[in-house]
Amino acid sequence: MIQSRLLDIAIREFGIKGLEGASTRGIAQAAGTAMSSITYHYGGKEGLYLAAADRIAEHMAETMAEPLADEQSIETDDADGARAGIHNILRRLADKMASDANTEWTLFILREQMRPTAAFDRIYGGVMGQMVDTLASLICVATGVREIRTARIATITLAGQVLGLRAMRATCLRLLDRETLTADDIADIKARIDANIDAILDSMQGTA
Amino acid sequence: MIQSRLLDIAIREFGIKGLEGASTRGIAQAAGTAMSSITYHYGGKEGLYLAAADRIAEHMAETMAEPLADEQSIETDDADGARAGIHNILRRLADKMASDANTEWTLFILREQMRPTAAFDRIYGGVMGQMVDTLASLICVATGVREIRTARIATITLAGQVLGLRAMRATCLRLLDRETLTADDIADIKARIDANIDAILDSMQGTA
DNA sequence: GTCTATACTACGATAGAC
DNA sequence: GTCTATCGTAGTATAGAC
Repeated sequence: MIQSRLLDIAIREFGIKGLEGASTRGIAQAAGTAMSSITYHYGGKEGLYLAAADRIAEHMAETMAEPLADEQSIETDDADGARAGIHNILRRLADKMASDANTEWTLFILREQMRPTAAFDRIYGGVMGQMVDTLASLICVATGVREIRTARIATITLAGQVLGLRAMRATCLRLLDRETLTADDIADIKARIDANIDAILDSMQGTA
Repeated sequence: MIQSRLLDIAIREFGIKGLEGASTRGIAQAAGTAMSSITYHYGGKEGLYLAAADRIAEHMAETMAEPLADEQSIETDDADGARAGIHNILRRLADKMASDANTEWTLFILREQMRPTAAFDRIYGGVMGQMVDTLASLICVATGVREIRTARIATITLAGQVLGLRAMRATCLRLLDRETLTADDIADIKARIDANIDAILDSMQGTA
Protein backbone atom coordinates (compact mmCIF):
# COMPACT_ATOMS: atom_id res chain seq x y z
CA MET A 1 0.00 0.00 0.00
CA ILE A 2 1.78 3.10 -1.22
CA GLN A 3 -0.77 5.41 0.37
CA SER A 4 -0.15 4.01 3.82
CA ARG A 5 3.63 4.21 3.53
CA LEU A 6 3.37 7.74 2.22
CA LEU A 7 1.33 8.75 5.25
CA ASP A 8 3.70 7.14 7.73
CA ILE A 9 6.68 8.92 6.25
CA ALA A 10 4.72 12.16 6.07
CA ILE A 11 3.87 12.06 9.76
CA ARG A 12 7.51 11.47 10.59
CA GLU A 13 8.83 14.21 8.33
CA PHE A 14 6.18 16.77 9.22
CA GLY A 15 6.60 15.97 12.90
CA ILE A 16 10.35 16.36 12.86
CA LYS A 17 10.72 19.24 10.43
CA GLY A 18 7.33 20.92 10.39
CA LEU A 19 5.12 21.77 7.44
CA GLU A 20 7.58 24.15 5.80
CA GLY A 21 10.67 22.19 6.76
CA ALA A 22 9.62 18.90 5.23
CA SER A 23 9.72 18.51 1.46
CA THR A 24 7.37 16.54 -0.71
CA ARG A 25 10.33 15.31 -2.71
CA GLY A 26 11.97 13.96 0.42
CA ILE A 27 8.78 12.32 1.62
CA ALA A 28 8.08 10.68 -1.74
CA GLN A 29 11.65 9.44 -2.04
CA ALA A 30 11.65 7.98 1.47
CA ALA A 31 8.38 6.24 0.63
CA GLY A 32 9.94 4.85 -2.53
CA THR A 33 7.65 6.59 -4.98
CA ALA A 34 7.45 9.64 -7.21
CA MET A 35 6.54 13.01 -5.82
CA SER A 36 3.60 13.34 -8.14
CA SER A 37 1.84 10.48 -6.37
CA ILE A 38 1.38 12.89 -3.46
CA THR A 39 -0.50 15.16 -5.82
CA TYR A 40 -2.52 12.26 -7.12
CA HIS A 41 -3.54 10.85 -3.76
CA TYR A 42 -3.73 13.96 -1.61
CA GLY A 43 -3.92 16.89 -3.97
CA GLY A 44 -0.65 18.37 -2.78
CA LYS A 45 1.47 19.06 0.25
CA GLU A 46 -1.31 20.69 2.22
CA GLY A 47 -3.63 17.78 1.59
CA LEU A 48 -0.99 15.33 2.70
CA TYR A 49 -0.47 17.34 5.87
CA LEU A 50 -4.17 17.28 6.70
CA ALA A 51 -4.35 13.57 5.96
CA ALA A 52 -1.46 13.07 8.36
CA ALA A 53 -3.40 14.97 11.01
CA ASP A 54 -6.44 12.77 10.44
CA ARG A 55 -4.38 9.66 10.83
CA ILE A 56 -2.86 10.96 14.04
CA ALA A 57 -6.34 11.67 15.35
CA GLU A 58 -7.32 8.10 14.51
CA HIS A 59 -4.26 6.72 16.23
CA MET A 60 -4.97 8.80 19.30
CA ALA A 61 -8.58 7.68 19.31
CA GLU A 62 -7.49 4.03 19.29
CA THR A 63 -5.14 4.37 22.23
CA MET A 64 -7.51 6.55 24.24
CA ALA A 65 -10.82 4.90 23.41
CA GLU A 66 -10.73 2.42 26.28
CA PRO A 67 -9.89 4.74 29.19
CA LEU A 68 -12.25 7.42 27.90
CA ALA A 69 -15.12 4.96 27.53
CA ASP A 70 -14.55 3.60 31.03
CA GLU A 71 -14.29 6.98 32.61
CA GLN A 72 -17.39 8.45 31.11
CA SER A 73 -19.54 5.95 32.95
CA ILE A 74 -18.32 7.02 36.37
CA GLU A 75 -20.97 8.05 38.86
CA THR A 76 -20.93 11.63 40.10
CA ASP A 77 -20.24 10.50 43.63
CA ASP A 78 -17.49 7.98 42.88
CA ALA A 79 -14.49 10.12 43.83
CA ASP A 80 -12.10 7.19 43.96
CA GLY A 81 -13.21 5.90 40.60
CA ALA A 82 -12.80 9.35 39.09
CA ARG A 83 -9.33 9.63 40.53
CA ALA A 84 -8.39 6.26 39.09
CA GLY A 85 -9.70 7.44 35.75
CA ILE A 86 -7.51 10.53 35.81
CA HIS A 87 -4.48 8.39 36.54
CA ASN A 88 -5.44 5.99 33.79
CA ILE A 89 -5.76 8.65 31.12
CA LEU A 90 -2.64 10.57 32.06
CA ARG A 91 -0.56 7.43 32.43
CA ARG A 92 -1.45 6.36 28.95
CA LEU A 93 -0.65 9.80 27.63
CA ALA A 94 2.66 9.80 29.49
CA ASP A 95 3.62 6.51 27.85
CA LYS A 96 3.15 8.08 24.46
CA MET A 97 4.99 11.25 25.34
CA ALA A 98 7.94 9.48 26.93
CA SER A 99 8.54 6.76 24.38
CA ASP A 100 10.88 7.35 21.47
CA ALA A 101 8.59 5.17 19.38
CA ASN A 102 5.94 7.89 19.31
CA THR A 103 8.25 10.80 18.66
CA GLU A 104 6.86 11.58 15.22
CA TRP A 105 3.22 12.18 15.89
CA THR A 106 3.65 13.68 19.35
CA LEU A 107 5.93 16.27 17.77
CA PHE A 108 3.33 16.84 15.08
CA ILE A 109 0.72 17.58 17.74
CA LEU A 110 3.03 19.83 19.72
CA ARG A 111 3.78 21.91 16.65
CA GLU A 112 0.08 22.34 16.08
CA GLN A 113 -0.38 23.30 19.72
CA MET A 114 2.19 26.03 19.45
CA ARG A 115 0.93 27.33 16.13
CA PRO A 116 -2.41 25.83 15.14
CA THR A 117 -3.47 25.37 11.54
CA ALA A 118 -6.53 23.70 10.08
CA ALA A 119 -4.91 20.42 11.10
CA PHE A 120 -5.40 21.23 14.77
CA ASP A 121 -9.16 21.26 14.38
CA ARG A 122 -9.02 17.70 13.13
CA ILE A 123 -6.92 16.54 16.04
CA TYR A 124 -8.68 18.49 18.75
CA GLY A 125 -12.10 17.85 17.28
CA GLY A 126 -11.34 14.16 17.36
CA VAL A 127 -10.45 12.55 20.63
CA MET A 128 -8.24 15.22 22.10
CA GLY A 129 -10.95 17.68 23.03
CA GLN A 130 -12.94 14.81 24.43
CA MET A 131 -9.96 13.79 26.52
CA VAL A 132 -9.42 17.15 28.20
CA ASP A 133 -13.15 17.60 28.75
CA THR A 134 -13.30 14.20 30.38
CA LEU A 135 -10.31 15.05 32.56
CA ALA A 136 -11.99 18.23 33.75
CA SER A 137 -15.20 16.35 34.57
CA LEU A 138 -13.30 13.68 36.44
CA ILE A 139 -11.46 16.31 38.43
CA CYS A 140 -14.79 17.73 39.53
CA VAL A 141 -15.95 14.33 40.70
CA ALA A 142 -12.64 13.41 42.31
CA THR A 143 -12.30 16.63 44.28
CA GLY A 144 -15.83 17.88 44.77
CA VAL A 145 -14.96 21.10 42.98
CA ARG A 146 -18.06 22.62 41.42
CA GLU A 147 -16.72 25.32 39.10
CA ILE A 148 -15.81 23.72 35.80
CA ARG A 149 -13.36 26.55 35.13
CA THR A 150 -11.33 25.55 38.17
CA ALA A 151 -11.25 21.97 36.98
CA ARG A 152 -10.21 23.03 33.50
CA ILE A 153 -7.32 25.07 34.82
CA ALA A 154 -6.22 22.09 36.88
CA THR A 155 -6.50 19.97 33.74
CA ILE A 156 -4.06 22.29 32.01
CA THR A 157 -1.49 21.92 34.76
CA LEU A 158 -1.91 18.16 35.03
CA ALA A 159 -1.61 17.66 31.30
CA GLY A 160 1.30 20.10 31.21
CA GLN A 161 3.35 17.85 33.44
CA VAL A 162 2.87 15.04 30.98
CA LEU A 163 3.31 17.07 27.80
CA GLY A 164 6.51 18.43 29.28
CA LEU A 165 8.09 15.05 28.71
CA ARG A 166 8.04 15.85 25.02
CA ALA A 167 7.97 19.65 25.04
CA MET A 168 11.08 19.97 27.21
CA ARG A 169 12.72 16.78 26.08
CA ALA A 170 16.10 18.38 25.51
CA THR A 171 16.16 19.73 29.06
CA CYS A 172 15.01 16.38 30.48
CA LEU A 173 17.88 14.62 28.77
CA ARG A 174 20.49 17.11 29.95
CA LEU A 175 19.14 17.11 33.47
CA LEU A 176 19.26 13.32 33.66
CA ASP A 177 22.50 13.20 31.65
CA ARG A 178 21.13 10.85 29.01
CA GLU A 179 21.08 10.41 25.26
CA THR A 180 17.60 8.92 25.42
CA LEU A 181 15.28 8.19 28.33
CA THR A 182 15.75 4.70 29.75
CA ALA A 183 12.96 2.45 30.95
CA ASP A 184 14.01 3.26 34.52
CA ASP A 185 13.84 6.97 33.84
CA ILE A 186 10.37 6.66 32.39
CA ALA A 187 9.18 4.53 35.30
CA ASP A 188 10.51 7.01 37.84
CA ILE A 189 9.03 9.99 36.03
CA LYS A 190 5.65 8.28 35.76
CA ALA A 191 5.75 7.45 39.46
CA ARG A 192 6.50 11.08 40.22
CA ILE A 193 3.62 12.21 38.02
CA ASP A 194 1.25 9.78 39.72
CA ALA A 195 2.27 11.09 43.13
CA ASN A 196 1.91 14.68 41.93
CA ILE A 197 -1.58 14.02 40.63
CA ASP A 198 -2.68 12.66 43.98
CA ALA A 199 -1.07 15.51 45.86
CA ILE A 200 -2.74 18.09 43.62
CA LEU A 201 -6.17 16.44 43.77
CA ASP A 202 -5.90 16.15 47.55
CA SER A 203 -5.08 19.82 47.87
CA MET A 204 -8.06 20.74 45.69
CA GLN A 205 -10.31 18.48 47.71
CA GLY A 206 -9.28 20.31 50.85
CA THR A 207 -10.34 23.69 49.53
CA ALA A 208 -13.48 22.67 47.66
CA MET B 1 20.44 50.29 14.72
CA ILE B 2 19.77 47.94 11.83
CA GLN B 3 21.46 45.03 13.60
CA SER B 4 19.14 45.24 16.55
CA ARG B 5 16.00 45.44 14.44
CA LEU B 6 17.20 42.56 12.31
CA LEU B 7 17.65 40.43 15.43
CA ASP B 8 14.24 41.30 16.84
CA ILE B 9 12.52 40.36 13.61
CA ALA B 10 14.63 37.23 13.32
CA ILE B 11 13.61 36.01 16.77
CA ARG B 12 9.99 36.56 15.89
CA GLU B 13 10.15 34.87 12.50
CA PHE B 14 12.30 31.95 13.63
CA GLY B 15 10.11 31.51 16.69
CA ILE B 16 6.90 31.45 14.72
CA LYS B 17 8.01 29.60 11.62
CA GLY B 18 11.15 27.76 12.65
CA LEU B 19 14.56 27.76 11.02
CA GLU B 20 13.42 26.30 7.71
CA GLY B 21 10.08 28.06 7.67
CA ALA B 22 11.42 31.58 8.05
CA SER B 23 13.07 33.21 5.04
CA THR B 24 15.98 35.61 5.08
CA ARG B 25 14.23 37.69 2.46
CA GLY B 26 11.17 38.03 4.64
CA ILE B 27 13.20 38.90 7.72
CA ALA B 28 15.24 41.51 5.86
CA GLN B 29 12.15 43.05 4.31
CA ALA B 30 10.35 43.25 7.65
CA ALA B 31 13.43 44.91 9.12
CA GLY B 32 13.44 47.39 6.25
CA THR B 33 16.76 46.39 4.77
CA ALA B 34 18.29 44.25 2.06
CA MET B 35 18.75 40.54 2.48
CA SER B 36 22.48 40.82 1.89
CA SER B 37 22.86 42.77 5.14
CA ILE B 38 22.14 39.48 6.92
CA THR B 39 25.14 38.01 5.16
CA TYR B 40 27.19 41.05 6.04
CA HIS B 41 26.35 41.14 9.73
CA TYR B 42 25.83 37.49 10.54
CA GLY B 43 27.44 35.53 7.75
CA GLY B 44 24.16 33.96 6.65
CA LYS B 45 20.93 32.45 7.85
CA GLU B 46 22.59 30.05 10.27
CA GLY B 47 24.62 32.83 11.84
CA LEU B 48 21.53 34.95 12.29
CA TYR B 49 19.76 32.03 13.92
CA LEU B 50 22.59 31.51 16.41
CA ALA B 51 22.75 35.23 17.12
CA ALA B 52 19.02 35.12 17.85
CA ALA B 53 19.64 32.27 20.30
CA ASP B 54 22.37 34.28 22.03
CA ARG B 55 20.08 37.24 22.40
CA ILE B 56 17.36 35.05 23.84
CA ALA B 57 19.85 33.65 26.34
CA GLU B 58 20.77 37.20 27.33
CA HIS B 59 17.16 38.16 27.73
CA MET B 60 16.51 35.13 29.86
CA ALA B 61 19.58 35.86 31.95
CA GLU B 62 18.29 39.38 32.65
CA THR B 63 14.88 38.26 33.80
CA MET B 64 16.19 35.34 35.84
CA ALA B 65 19.35 36.89 37.30
CA GLU B 66 17.69 38.24 40.40
CA PRO B 67 15.76 35.16 41.59
CA LEU B 68 18.68 32.89 40.77
CA ALA B 69 21.15 35.05 42.66
CA ASP B 70 18.86 35.21 45.67
CA GLU B 71 18.19 31.54 45.70
CA GLN B 72 21.75 30.38 45.49
CA SER B 73 22.53 31.92 48.84
CA ILE B 74 19.92 29.85 50.66
CA GLU B 75 21.14 27.81 53.61
CA THR B 76 20.84 24.05 53.38
CA ASP B 77 18.46 23.96 56.33
CA ASP B 78 16.18 26.80 55.26
CA ALA B 79 13.30 24.76 53.88
CA ASP B 80 10.89 27.68 53.83
CA GLY B 81 13.35 29.92 52.06
CA ALA B 82 14.00 27.24 49.48
CA ARG B 83 10.32 26.79 48.89
CA ALA B 84 9.87 30.52 48.42
CA GLY B 85 12.73 30.43 45.94
CA ILE B 86 11.06 27.71 43.90
CA HIS B 87 7.86 29.73 43.76
CA ASN B 88 9.79 32.82 42.80
CA ILE B 89 11.59 31.19 39.89
CA LEU B 90 8.58 29.36 38.51
CA ARG B 91 6.31 32.36 38.88
CA ARG B 92 8.65 34.46 36.83
CA LEU B 93 8.89 31.75 34.22
CA ALA B 94 5.10 31.41 34.16
CA ASP B 95 4.76 35.13 33.46
CA LYS B 96 6.92 34.76 30.41
CA MET B 97 5.17 31.64 29.19
CA ALA B 98 1.68 33.02 29.66
CA SER B 99 2.13 36.50 28.20
CA ASP B 100 1.51 37.10 24.53
CA ALA B 101 4.32 39.65 24.64
CA ASN B 102 6.90 36.88 24.93
CA THR B 103 5.46 34.57 22.33
CA GLU B 104 8.35 34.88 19.92
CA TRP B 105 11.29 33.78 22.01
CA THR B 106 9.39 31.26 24.11
CA LEU B 107 8.39 29.54 20.87
CA PHE B 108 12.01 29.70 19.74
CA ILE B 109 13.10 27.89 22.89
CA LEU B 110 10.32 25.30 22.63
CA ARG B 111 11.33 24.44 19.10
CA GLU B 112 14.89 23.93 20.26
CA GLN B 113 13.65 21.76 23.10
CA MET B 114 11.77 19.51 20.73
CA ARG B 115 14.56 19.31 18.19
CA PRO B 116 17.81 20.77 19.50
CA THR B 117 20.42 22.33 17.24
CA ALA B 118 23.64 24.13 18.11
CA ALA B 119 21.43 27.00 19.26
CA PHE B 120 20.17 24.96 22.19
CA ASP B 121 23.66 24.74 23.67
CA ARG B 122 23.82 28.51 23.79
CA ILE B 123 20.48 28.80 25.53
CA TYR B 124 20.90 25.89 27.92
CA GLY B 125 24.54 26.69 28.58
CA GLY B 126 23.51 30.20 29.53
CA VAL B 127 21.02 30.67 32.30
CA MET B 128 18.62 27.87 31.52
CA GLY B 129 20.79 25.01 32.74
CA GLN B 130 21.60 27.04 35.80
CA MET B 131 17.90 27.57 36.42
CA VAL B 132 16.94 23.91 36.39
CA ASP B 133 19.99 22.96 38.46
CA THR B 134 19.03 25.58 41.01
CA LEU B 135 15.46 24.31 41.06
CA ALA B 136 16.65 20.78 41.77
CA SER B 137 18.90 21.99 44.59
CA LEU B 138 16.11 24.03 46.10
CA ILE B 139 13.79 21.05 45.96
CA CYS B 140 16.30 19.04 47.97
CA VAL B 141 16.46 21.75 50.62
CA ALA B 142 12.72 22.35 50.65
CA THR B 143 11.76 18.69 51.00
CA GLY B 144 14.75 17.06 52.65
CA VAL B 145 15.11 14.71 49.70
CA ARG B 146 18.70 13.52 49.40
CA GLU B 147 18.89 11.93 45.96
CA ILE B 148 19.51 14.61 43.38
CA ARG B 149 17.92 12.40 40.73
CA THR B 150 14.62 12.49 42.57
CA ALA B 151 14.80 16.26 42.77
CA ARG B 152 15.64 16.51 39.10
CA ILE B 153 12.66 14.44 38.09
CA ALA B 154 10.46 16.62 40.26
CA THR B 155 12.01 19.63 38.55
CA ILE B 156 10.90 18.27 35.21
CA THR B 157 7.31 17.90 36.33
CA LEU B 158 7.21 21.30 38.01
CA ALA B 159 8.69 23.05 35.01
CA GLY B 160 6.41 21.05 32.73
CA GLN B 161 3.35 22.58 34.32
CA VAL B 162 4.68 26.02 33.51
CA LEU B 163 6.00 25.22 30.04
CA GLY B 164 2.61 23.73 29.24
CA LEU B 165 1.20 27.23 29.15
CA ARG B 166 3.08 27.70 25.92
CA ALA B 167 3.47 24.14 24.69
CA MET B 168 -0.26 23.38 24.87
CA ARG B 169 -1.44 26.91 24.24
CA ALA B 170 -3.99 25.90 21.63
CA THR B 171 -5.62 23.44 24.04
CA CYS B 172 -5.58 26.00 26.86
CA LEU B 173 -7.42 28.48 24.68
CA ARG B 174 -10.05 26.00 23.57
CA LEU B 175 -10.56 24.69 27.07
CA LEU B 176 -11.09 28.19 28.46
CA ASP B 177 -12.97 29.25 25.32
CA ARG B 178 -10.72 32.21 24.62
CA GLU B 179 -8.93 33.89 21.75
CA THR B 180 -6.09 34.92 24.03
CA LEU B 181 -5.50 34.42 27.74
CA THR B 182 -6.91 37.27 29.85
CA ALA B 183 -5.23 38.72 32.92
CA ASP B 184 -7.77 36.86 35.04
CA ASP B 185 -6.97 33.60 33.32
CA ILE B 186 -3.28 34.06 33.91
CA ALA B 187 -3.81 34.98 37.55
CA ASP B 188 -5.97 31.91 38.13
CA ILE B 189 -3.54 29.61 36.38
CA LYS B 190 -0.62 30.99 38.34
CA ALA B 191 -2.53 30.54 41.57
CA ARG B 192 -3.23 26.93 40.61
CA ILE B 193 0.43 26.36 39.82
CA ASP B 194 1.47 27.86 43.16
CA ALA B 195 -0.94 25.58 44.97
CA ASN B 196 0.28 22.58 42.97
CA ILE B 197 3.90 23.34 43.82
CA ASP B 198 3.13 23.38 47.51
CA ALA B 199 1.09 20.21 47.30
CA ILE B 200 3.86 18.41 45.43
CA LEU B 201 6.62 19.60 47.72
CA ASP B 202 4.55 18.61 50.75
CA SER B 203 4.03 15.14 49.39
CA MET B 204 7.75 14.75 48.74
CA GLN B 205 8.55 15.98 52.21
CA GLY B 206 6.33 13.31 53.66
CA THR B 207 8.18 10.48 51.95
CA ALA B 208 11.72 11.77 52.26
C1' DG C 1 -2.33 4.54 -10.59
C1' DT C 2 2.43 5.44 -11.16
C1' DC C 3 6.12 7.32 -13.47
C1' DT C 4 9.19 10.96 -16.14
C1' DA C 5 9.45 15.75 -17.89
C1' DT C 6 9.28 20.16 -17.12
C1' DA C 7 7.53 24.70 -15.70
C1' DC C 8 7.55 28.02 -12.25
C1' DT C 9 8.58 30.01 -7.95
C1' DA C 10 11.16 31.08 -3.84
C1' DC C 11 15.14 30.43 -1.39
C1' DG C 12 20.17 31.43 0.23
C1' DA C 13 24.55 33.00 -1.27
C1' DT C 14 27.51 36.13 -3.53
C1' DA C 15 29.61 39.73 -6.44
C1' DG C 16 30.06 44.41 -7.17
C1' DA C 17 28.37 49.38 -7.35
C1' DC C 18 28.08 53.24 -4.28
C1' DG D 1 27.71 49.52 5.62
C1' DT D 2 23.95 49.10 2.50
C1' DC D 3 22.07 48.38 -1.81
C1' DT D 4 20.99 45.99 -6.59
C1' DA D 5 21.65 42.23 -9.61
C1' DT D 6 22.35 37.64 -10.47
C1' DC D 7 23.46 32.70 -9.87
C1' DG D 8 22.53 28.08 -8.51
C1' DT D 9 19.55 25.13 -5.97
C1' DA D 10 15.48 23.18 -4.10
C1' DG D 11 10.75 23.55 -3.61
C1' DT D 12 5.68 22.54 -5.44
C1' DA D 13 2.77 21.84 -9.12
C1' DT D 14 1.42 20.02 -13.50
C1' DA D 15 1.23 17.80 -18.02
C1' DG D 16 1.50 13.70 -20.36
C1' DA D 17 3.41 8.90 -21.36
C1' DC D 18 2.49 4.20 -20.04
